[in-house]
Amino acid sequence: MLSGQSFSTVGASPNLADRVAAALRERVSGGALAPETRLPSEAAMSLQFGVSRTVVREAVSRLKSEGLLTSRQGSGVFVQRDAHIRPLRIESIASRSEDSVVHIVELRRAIEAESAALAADRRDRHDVAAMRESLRRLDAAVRRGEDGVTEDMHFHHLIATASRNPYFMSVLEFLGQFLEGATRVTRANEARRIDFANAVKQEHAAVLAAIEAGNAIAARRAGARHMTNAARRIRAAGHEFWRAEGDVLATPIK
Amino acid sequence: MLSGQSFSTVGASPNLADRVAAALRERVSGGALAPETRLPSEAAMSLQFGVSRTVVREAVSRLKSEGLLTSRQGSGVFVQRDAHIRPLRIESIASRSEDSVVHIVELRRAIEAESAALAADRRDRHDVAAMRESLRRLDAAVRRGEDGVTEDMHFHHLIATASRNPYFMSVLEFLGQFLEGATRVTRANEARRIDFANAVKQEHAAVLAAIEAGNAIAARRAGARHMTNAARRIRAAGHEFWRAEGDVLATPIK
DNA sequence: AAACAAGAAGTTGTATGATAAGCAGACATC
DNA sequence: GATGTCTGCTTATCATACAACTTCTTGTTT
Repeated sequence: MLSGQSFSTVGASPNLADRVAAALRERVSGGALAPETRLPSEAAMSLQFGVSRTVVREAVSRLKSEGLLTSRQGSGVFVQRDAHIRPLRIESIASRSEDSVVHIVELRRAIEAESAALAADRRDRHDVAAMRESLRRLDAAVRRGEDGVTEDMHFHHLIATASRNPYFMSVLEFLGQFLEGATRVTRANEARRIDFANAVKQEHAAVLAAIEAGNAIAARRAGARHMTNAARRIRAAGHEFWRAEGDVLATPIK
Repeated sequence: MLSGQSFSTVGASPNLADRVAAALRERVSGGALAPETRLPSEAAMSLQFGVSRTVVREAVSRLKSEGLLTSRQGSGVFVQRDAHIRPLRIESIASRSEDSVVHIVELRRAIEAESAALAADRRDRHDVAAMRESLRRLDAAVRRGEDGVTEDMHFHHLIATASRNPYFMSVLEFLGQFLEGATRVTRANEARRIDFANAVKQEHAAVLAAIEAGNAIAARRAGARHMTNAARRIRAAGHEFWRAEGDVLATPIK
């Protein structure tokens, strides 16, 4: 982390506000400016950076929206207490490529497996009943000829809930944003082929059974296997969107 | 989550830029403005909202930093393709409680285990050499009496790199924000007790050995076990910060 | 008619100056 | 000592102007 003494001489970035924001962000995140500290006045900073006050204000505005700074009219701009926590952001540009989809599935497999394991250890009767009901609805939807994507996601959401770990829910929801379209394609494909639909049904049942039995190890394995097979089915679908040349998931579960 | 219908009647928001930003955000996220669409010019918006162009610019600037908009000089402001993707955000307030720390560790265990498994399958000579070097430095740091937290995190970063899945790196980095202080406490504690230090060293070696051998299953197990034991050591430390009454990680790996 | 170059209009980026609103300490008054 | 006012500084907002860039138009050339 090169602390910059030469901010005024950088000079080769797209726009000034970005550069000033980056400079301030570095000073804040880097610890050069302690929390609760007051920054120099906008006028002083505009002088120091050699830019107009407009630019300084835009930079500060961004850092405010990022939660690093707060400003109080008449008083000044201050560094926030918990300034350094930054949200996780994944560019969806990359998520369209087949490689990225595979990567996301790999990540999801990690989450789903552990989520199922924890659920097996912490579920109560109510959780199990809800899951059973969810699978019943999924089955009914499939019988009606629907893709059942909503019901499918709901089932996995219930598992995350039963894990009693809110972060698993958050992460799964986050990943779901990238997999919404993919899941739709997957399930549409699975619905078309009876053997696929049956396999999915069986895998779901295996996960539920392990969770209900309180067998964390089996639940982890079933959850992971479900994702592995889902990836395999996606590949087998041969949809032009999914041209995955290599092994989708190279590491077997057992 | 009480949804507020009375946003327009609140009227007493802190500043104009916030309100304009909120209005734009709603139109973008709500789908009223499709991706790739061009927004009205800043002048037009300033007229439409009844505020100055400065305020509009600040609002747009925030949404740009949030990834919802992009602006091209001379052309206009556009809605980004992935404007509807919401970032994963974890409130840092909650992360101070012991429960939350345990939850984060559970999440990290899922990631670390799978990351190690993938690394075992995809690593090359260079990866292994880097990991070995990293462990050597960690060992040296411990010998010098340091906590070695930097070296420890570097080792896990290398594993994520070897997994060839950028998302594992991102997620791990994201979680690291919440674990930085925790890791410091952990390692400080581990450094004090020779048996702990040895255990950590042995666990790291096991992970590396499995990755080097290309044994994904063993790597997954070693990675998970390392995290499980880390949690156990944290608990055993008895630090007032870590009063975990129940089982930290209830599900054994094997 | 088609290709190309110059230009005109519109848009964002940046600068400057001015006014309003809020804050904090100095200062005088009671 | 308590209180109210004043003054200077800060952020918030506005207005205007110009620079840099893009895009479309238009006129010219081939």
